[in-house]
Parts: sequence; C-alpha cells; structure tokens
Amino acid sequence: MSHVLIVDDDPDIIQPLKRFLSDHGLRVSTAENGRNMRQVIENSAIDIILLDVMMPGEDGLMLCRYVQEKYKIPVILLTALSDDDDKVVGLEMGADDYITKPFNARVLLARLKAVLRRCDSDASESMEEDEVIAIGFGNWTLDVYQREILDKDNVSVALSSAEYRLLQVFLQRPQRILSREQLLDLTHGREAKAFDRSIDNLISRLRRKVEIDTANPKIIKTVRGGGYTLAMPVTKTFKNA
Amino acid sequence: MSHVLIVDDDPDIIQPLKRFLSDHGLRVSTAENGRNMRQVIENSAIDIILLDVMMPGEDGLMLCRYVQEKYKIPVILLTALSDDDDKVVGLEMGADDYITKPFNARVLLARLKAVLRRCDSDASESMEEDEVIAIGFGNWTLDVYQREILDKDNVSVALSSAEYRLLQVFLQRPQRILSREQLLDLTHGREAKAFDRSIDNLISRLRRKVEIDTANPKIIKTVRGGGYTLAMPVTKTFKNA
DNA sequence: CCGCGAGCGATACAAACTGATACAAACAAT
DNA sequence: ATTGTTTGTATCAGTTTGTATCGCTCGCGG
Repeated sequence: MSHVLIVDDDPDIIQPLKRFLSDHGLRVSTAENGRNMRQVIENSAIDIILLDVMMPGEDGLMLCRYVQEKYKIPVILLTALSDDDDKVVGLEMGADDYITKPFNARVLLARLKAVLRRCDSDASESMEEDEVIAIGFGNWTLDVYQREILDKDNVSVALSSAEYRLLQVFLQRPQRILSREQLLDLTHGREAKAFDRSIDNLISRLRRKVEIDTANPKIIKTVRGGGYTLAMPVTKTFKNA
Repeated sequence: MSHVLIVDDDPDIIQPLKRFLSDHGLRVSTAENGRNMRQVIENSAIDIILLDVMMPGEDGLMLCRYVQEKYKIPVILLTALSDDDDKVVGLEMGADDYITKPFNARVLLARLKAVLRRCDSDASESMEEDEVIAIGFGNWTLDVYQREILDKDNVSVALSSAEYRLLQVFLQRPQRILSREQLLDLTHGREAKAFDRSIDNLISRLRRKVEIDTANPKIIKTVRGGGYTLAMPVTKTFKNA
C-alpha cells in the first residue's frame, strides 16, 4: 500500500481528493504548506507527493526541486495552468508528471500509479534517469541510440530518419489507431494537403523492413478508412535496468 | 466527427444547444433523464457527455460517477450553481470540466473541444491496467492486438477492418439484440439512410468467416424484424491476468 | 393447408481505399 | 560538380466496402 502526500492550501481540493484516493486503497497524508510538508516527510515514509504549484506565499516549483534533491521522492505537480512552457519548467524541476486543474480524478489515479510503478522498478538503483534505450516489439528491438532495429540474433537493419520517427510514434502509442493526419503531424509536424499519400508510402517502406510478409502485416496493421495501428505489445528497456 | 450527448430535462436548453453544436460540425444526441441516457450510451458511440446536474428526481453527480466508472466517457457538468464546493465535488465524481448556467455557447464549445483533445492524449499516457487482449466466444478467440480470430488450434483467420469493428460491437454486448441502426452507429458512427442494407452485407461476410454452417448460424443469430444478436457467452482475457 | 408480402441471405457490381512501383526532387557526402 | 540516398508525388492494380437486385423463407390470414 503506497503512501501519498497531498500538498495544497485549499481544503476543498484536499478533502475530496483524500477520500477518493483512500477509497482506492492508498494511504493519504496532507499538508497545507511547505513547512508542514517537510514535517510529514521527515516523520513518515512517503512514496509520492501530489504538489500544488500555486500556493500563497510558496513557490511550488522550488518545493518540487527541493524534495527531489533531498528526498528523491517522486512528485506530481498540480496546477491551474495548462501552458506548455510551465509544463516544461515543472518537469525540469524534477517532477515526474504534471496534471492541470481541473483534472479527472480517474486520470490522476492512473498517472499516480504509473509513476509509482515506474519509480518502484528502479528504486533499487535510484539516482539514475529512467531513460529508454531500447524498445522491444515482436521479434524486433529498436535501438534508440543507433536508430536502427535489431532482430532476435542482434542483426541490425538500418532505418532512415523518417522511418525511425514513424516507428517511434507507433511504439509510443501501441494499439492505438492513428490517422494519416495524426501520423503526418507527429512525424513531420505539418498539415496534410489534399490527396497526401506520403504516409502510405512511408508505411510501405517501413513494412518492407519489419514485416516478414508485407502482404500479411503482423506489426503495422492498416485500418481501412481510419489509418494504421501497431498490433504488437511493446516492452521498454531503461538505462539502469 | 465527434458525437456529443446532451443530458438535460429542459427542452428549452436542449434545442438551441443541439442546433448550435450541430452547426459547428458535431453529431448530437439528447437524453432527458438518466435511464434515457444509459440507453443512448449503450446504443451509440458517444464521445463526450454534457450533463445537467440539476434534474428533477435524478442525482446528476451519481450519474456522472456512474458514467465514468462504467464507460469512461468524458463528462462536462452543466450547473446553475457557481459554488466552489459543487465544482470540487463534481470534479471528484469524475467530471472533466464543468460549466455554470447561464453559459456562453461559444465558451462551451471551446471547453468541449479542449476536453476531447485532452482525453484523446490521456488515453495514450495512462494505459489501463485491465486492458482486454483477447475475447473468447464459442470455439473462437478474438486477438485484439492482431485484429483477427483464432480457432481452437490457434489457426488465424484475418478480418477486414469493418468485420473486426462489427465483431467487437457484438462481443461487448453479448446476448443483446442490436438493431441495424444501432450496429451502423456503433461500427461506423453514422446514421442509416433509407433502405440501408450495408449491415446485412457485413453480417453475411462475417458469418462466412465465423460460422460453420452459414445457413444455420450458431454465433450471430438474426432476429427477424429486430436485428442481430451474438448468441454466445464471451470470456475476456486481461493483460495482467 | 395454401398463398401472399415483408424481411432477409446471397450474389454481382461499382466506388472508394490502399499497396506497390516508378520517377522526380531534395539532400548529403565526396 | 557528381554520385548515391532519402523523401514526396503520380499512377496502376488489387482489395475492401456500399448499393442494387434476385430469390428464398418466415409469419400471417384466409
């Protein structure tokens, strides 16, 4: 059972959230300011912190960095801002995730568990980044450094940069149907013009490298009228694992 | 094109709102109470719900939680109250956003699109723990990753996209009679035009793949004058099981 | 028991969509 | 500048899917 610490000055946020998380099998403590937070951390075994960055008289981002450096406890930031800039700053300050208010409690719980799981697995040799260095899918492994794929016998097949970007996009979103527009946006960051078939072509080229039988693709399936989808579970290998 | 469900007991709210949202390229369905809401959700592919919390004889907040837990469809609450308590309780109940009446339609549309966008990306980040990877029915198993069915000896039979979607719809609703209209909506998200027989055709094609004797279907039975039904119990296999 | 009409299964065909190839443009390396 | 590689566009062929149609079956009334 994990122990969560909620840090927020607003009781109207704390109370229902505390109940919700308790109902879902978590131990919950609360703190209403930075000093209070430190007390709780010193006196109990906190596994994860939900930290409001917008509290009167406090700098949530500094608190976040402080906790990270001193206690190495994972932090999820809560904020009213949805600015991408703020998101980046927050994550740079060591936050493990970031949720904007108003937030969906279910999503919060899911992300919370995700962070706990992630931090749990490499808690033994902490202090290192959980940087992904390889992604396995089917009989292949994507080497993120070399930007190439390796088969079961570690024989490498080179990918062009467009192919690599496309494959990355799929591996980050397994099982999801991605439209040509989405794929074009995610790989090239541009809009599709009328009758744009460049993604079809790229898919075709990638398939020629990863599929055993391009006529019966097992890895990248096409969803007629919808787009394409990665039809394999993926396993990520982290730097320190 | 997203499909919005408006739940409100007041026609004077529903009518203009429906027109406004339709004019802005959304598909709109309506329900005037909780029971009605459930019907619509079961029978069509709803992307987001606008839910009035103040309806006579209903507890909008409970409806909200119910929808969240059972269907995981994003909800925006409509309320006359601007009370912060209610906002918090609402969000705690799983709502993704809330809007107080009277509201500006343009603002509503903006928030609606924001929630749709957010939930779209959330889906990728928070992988569900209880993700279904296979569904068994009769002597078949549907492989959700590969989008194909396997017989007892694990011999695979490929499904086209439309066939896969149709089969999924049935497997999610076993033993229920589904009309052609419902099936069309759930598989293609569109309305039936007059004398639309495309579902008949699709059923026919699917039967050719799953039935031993297409003249005596055991899996997908037709209900004369009613539609079709999956006449088999299903068993789901989860990722972490 | 028989015949009639609506509903449904199957086939055929057309339209839409996708995969593969070929080729041209852009780019990098020498 | 030349060469080879990568990427976008055009095109053709194969597949999937929607529509039209024919004939069968079921249910109903006589």
